Amino acid sequence: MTTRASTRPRQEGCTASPATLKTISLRKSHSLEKYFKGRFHATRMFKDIADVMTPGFSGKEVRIRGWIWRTRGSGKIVFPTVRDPSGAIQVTVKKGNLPDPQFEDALKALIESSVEITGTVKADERAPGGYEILATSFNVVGFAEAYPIQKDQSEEWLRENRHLWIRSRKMVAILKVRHTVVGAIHQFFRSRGYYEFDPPVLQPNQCEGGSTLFEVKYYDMTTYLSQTWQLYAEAGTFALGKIYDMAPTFRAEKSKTSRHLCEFWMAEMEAAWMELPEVTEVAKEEIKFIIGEVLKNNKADLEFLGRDISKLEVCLEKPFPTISYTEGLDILKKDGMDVEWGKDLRTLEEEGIMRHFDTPVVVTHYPKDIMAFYKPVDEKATAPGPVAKCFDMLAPEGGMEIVGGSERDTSIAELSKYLERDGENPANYQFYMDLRRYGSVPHSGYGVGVERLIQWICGLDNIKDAIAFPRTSTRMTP
RNA sequence: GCCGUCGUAGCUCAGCCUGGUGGAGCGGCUGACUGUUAAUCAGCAGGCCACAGGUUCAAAUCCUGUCGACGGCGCCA
Repeated sequence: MTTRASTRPRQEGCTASPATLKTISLRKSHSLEKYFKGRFHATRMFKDIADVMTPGFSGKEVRIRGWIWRTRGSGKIVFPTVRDPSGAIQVTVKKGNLPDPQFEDALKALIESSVEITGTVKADERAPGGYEILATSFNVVGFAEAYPIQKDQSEEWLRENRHLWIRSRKMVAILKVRHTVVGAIHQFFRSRGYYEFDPPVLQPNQCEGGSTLFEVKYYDMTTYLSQTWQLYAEAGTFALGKIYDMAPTFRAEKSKTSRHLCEFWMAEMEAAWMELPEVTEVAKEEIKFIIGEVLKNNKADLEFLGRDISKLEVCLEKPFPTISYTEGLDILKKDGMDVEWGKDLRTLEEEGIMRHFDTPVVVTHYPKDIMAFYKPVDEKATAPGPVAKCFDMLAPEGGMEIVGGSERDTSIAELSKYLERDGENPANYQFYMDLRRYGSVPHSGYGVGVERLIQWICGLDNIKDAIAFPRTSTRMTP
């Protein structure tokens, strides 16, 4: 910044010569060095709260910092409970153990005030959590105003105040699980030789007929926010072979359900030379791997969320079954739910099928007529009508669709035919057709709804809690 | 897009059916209290009863419309 200022001193209203400016900037950098050094050591002096709540720290003096989570007190003693990202501990502030102004501050500090505390760790049965810190210093860094989130909270109010609600133990637990899920997806694909391949977010065409897209003003033209990476992934897979990505996805449908977002993260893969049977196995392995990582790293978080962990553990032990759409209808028929062959499975029916399973299930070979244009007909399949080489993965406990994928049609004639069926102009898919002209091979891919997966793993009622700042048809704030 | 539920204090709600000067708990503020666990006790402040019309001597309350939030279905990950 100093360099830039010195090149245009007049504009900055500065009359000093360039030489003077140089001297000033040197002096500044000396004090900066001191400043940086000081802060660096300060950071190392503070302990994580979870770490000091162990027998080894009893009787020792520590420094912690965080936010007041709950507080209560009387005239001469205050009990703020302080949280940091690792945990929460009760602090006991007694008048006389620290300077009076600090005691007054401790008494005055409202919930979510930020604090730095020095004191002795003590195991004490009277303290929630079994440990407390007897404060000898209580420094309020930022006094909080009356916190809007109290014990009585409506869903609407919590969403209105999402920027504050993410500090809650519930949201922190979910966000930690999310961190594991996202990391596991990268780890899964990278360790198996997949390349990360990033598609454009602004895309000129829609890909799955019927879905509503968000329009974006692009200079004096119109473009759309991506609702899938697929068309671009198919191009990428003929360059890199096996690819994956995790990216924001946008759907403008006005869905009002507990499992839809307008902006969500989709983890997708695409692989050349891969056909339907193999791609379904990759999807099963991926979901299994993610569950395993969450169970390894987030048991405490799942327990806090009240999740029945045995329902996840069983998914590691047992193979995920694969059934066809037609077999799915047979299962429903035995339960007295008659679905006409050719109709898509609705939420109710998916739920009905999944009542018979305690692991995720892959459902393949849906009727071609109700499937997207790029899902090829399986000539070898035996079914009452033409079926596509496609699959969904349904989660147990409700039958939510967590994965959707397919083999990709390589025939220009077939693709054109079904684009026209959907009222699309094949001419708008020039580059997609090109991929079929220059050495096409069988290839397949699928997408995982990251928030849906998190919703199921955490056992959340609503998908809006699986992401920090949910975007729906009726909410785009905060 | 269709169907349903709900809008009253900063928050959570009662009051509405059967019209007659707007309530409680929590939180905030003031005071008391040296071991609290959602601390307790006393007091104070805080309201365009979503908005707009209508009926009526009189509307938070009855009627009509609008807006907003939430959920179910459809669509999908």
